[in-house]
Amino acid sequence: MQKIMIIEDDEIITQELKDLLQNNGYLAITLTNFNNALEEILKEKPDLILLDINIPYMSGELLLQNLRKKSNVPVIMVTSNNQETVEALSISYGADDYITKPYNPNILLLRIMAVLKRSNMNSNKLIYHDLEINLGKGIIKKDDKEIILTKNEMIIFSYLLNHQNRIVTRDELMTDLWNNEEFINDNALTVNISRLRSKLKEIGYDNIIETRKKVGYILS
Amino acid sequence: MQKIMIIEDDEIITQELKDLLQNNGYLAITLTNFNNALEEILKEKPDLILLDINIPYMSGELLLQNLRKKSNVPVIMVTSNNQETVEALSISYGADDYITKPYNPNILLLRIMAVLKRSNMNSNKLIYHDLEINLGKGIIKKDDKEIILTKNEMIIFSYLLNHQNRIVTRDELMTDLWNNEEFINDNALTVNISRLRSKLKEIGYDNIIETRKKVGYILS
DNA sequence: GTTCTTGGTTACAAAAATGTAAGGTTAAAC
DNA sequence: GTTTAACCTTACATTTTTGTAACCAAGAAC
Repeated sequence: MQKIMIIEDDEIITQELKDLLQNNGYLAITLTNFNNALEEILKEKPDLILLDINIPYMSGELLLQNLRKKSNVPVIMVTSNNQETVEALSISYGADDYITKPYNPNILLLRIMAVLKRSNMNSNKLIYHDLEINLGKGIIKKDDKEIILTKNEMIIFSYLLNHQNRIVTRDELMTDLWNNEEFINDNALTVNISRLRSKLKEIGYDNIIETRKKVGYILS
Repeated sequence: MQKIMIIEDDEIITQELKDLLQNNGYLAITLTNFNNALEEILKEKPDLILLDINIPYMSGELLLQNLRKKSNVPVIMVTSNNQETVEALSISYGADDYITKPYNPNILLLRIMAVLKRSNMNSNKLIYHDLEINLGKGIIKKDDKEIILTKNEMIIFSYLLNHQNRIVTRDELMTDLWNNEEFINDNALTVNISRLRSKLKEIGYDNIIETRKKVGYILS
């Protein structure tokens, strides 16, 4: 279930929104002012934020601007209809979409779905058992622990993950790593595997890469 | 249309296989012996290989072993029914699946589909317009040209790609790169963008990252 | 126009990644 | 058991990546 945070000062609208979201399968939490808004967001880690731009004492843009220094959570701006340059303002400071009041509930839901979908699609994350893998950043997360793989380590680990059901030969890994451009010491692969193993050990995956002598490696 | 190479010495079986594949929407090419098999494979770049293990003068295993030093193309081994330790042999040397003769055409087709699907899913490749992006390796290919991005460059480029429809603020990119762990010179981002731009220029993407002064960047 | 802020470029030094070499360990073959 | 080949580990040097600093360019504000 995905968590949506509503940041809105009008109690009636807040309740309306909350009902709408909960009736459609979302977990809705609310915030009626900007006191500690940043802290609340970082603590609650919502999957999406509906942010009213007109809350007194602090502009939505400023909050968004500060938020973007800490988090990339998707944000949909909610604005008054008469507000000018709404698009420019909201999109400029890092909002993912915007909607004007009064809004059509169905359209709002569609926008939310679209933003959430894009956010999930674009996270570039791969899940393998209890590991969350970010290929581009080389980050492997397990629960609260994480390791950072270098490019070579990531290439090896990806290859093993992608051929889990069988033994992977050293030749295959060499090809994947260096494409046989020039001769590279056979041992370079061994060293890279060794480095990968010791990092995986840090997050509790000891012996996950098994050696099959004279044949290759296999993920267990 | 996906190209499948059949490596088989029995002419009747070859023809049968070819018909079967062509009738099911594949482009089938054949090779009846191992003369220059490696060269042919590297030239034709098939999406999958059906390899008969019993061709005279050279064992299928040896070919596969040599092939794996050059290419990671998926291979399905075709073997005689009476052959022992077929699984161990074929899977050991880097085959993705195997099937025994006489085979059921429908099962063979299913196996082919499964291997191709896994191969595509696992390529870890992302397509954007005419760019082929390998996140883990940091390789961006355009036609015959390619550039290799460093981790930071890849992070920035991915982020821009994933938010194509709007302006991305510098704060967002800073968060994505360094997660505000410690203070990092604002200029570090500028420098990384500059490096990314000059690499993209090499493959003909000049000015693809537009600066919106005081606001951020946008992919054009 | 001039000034000033923002972003860009280049060069450089620090840090990280990576291949190599030397010696160690393990397990298969005999 | 002994030998040997295959793989592992550690340390080190080279190369690559990366942040910083100094200076440059462009465009917004006046």
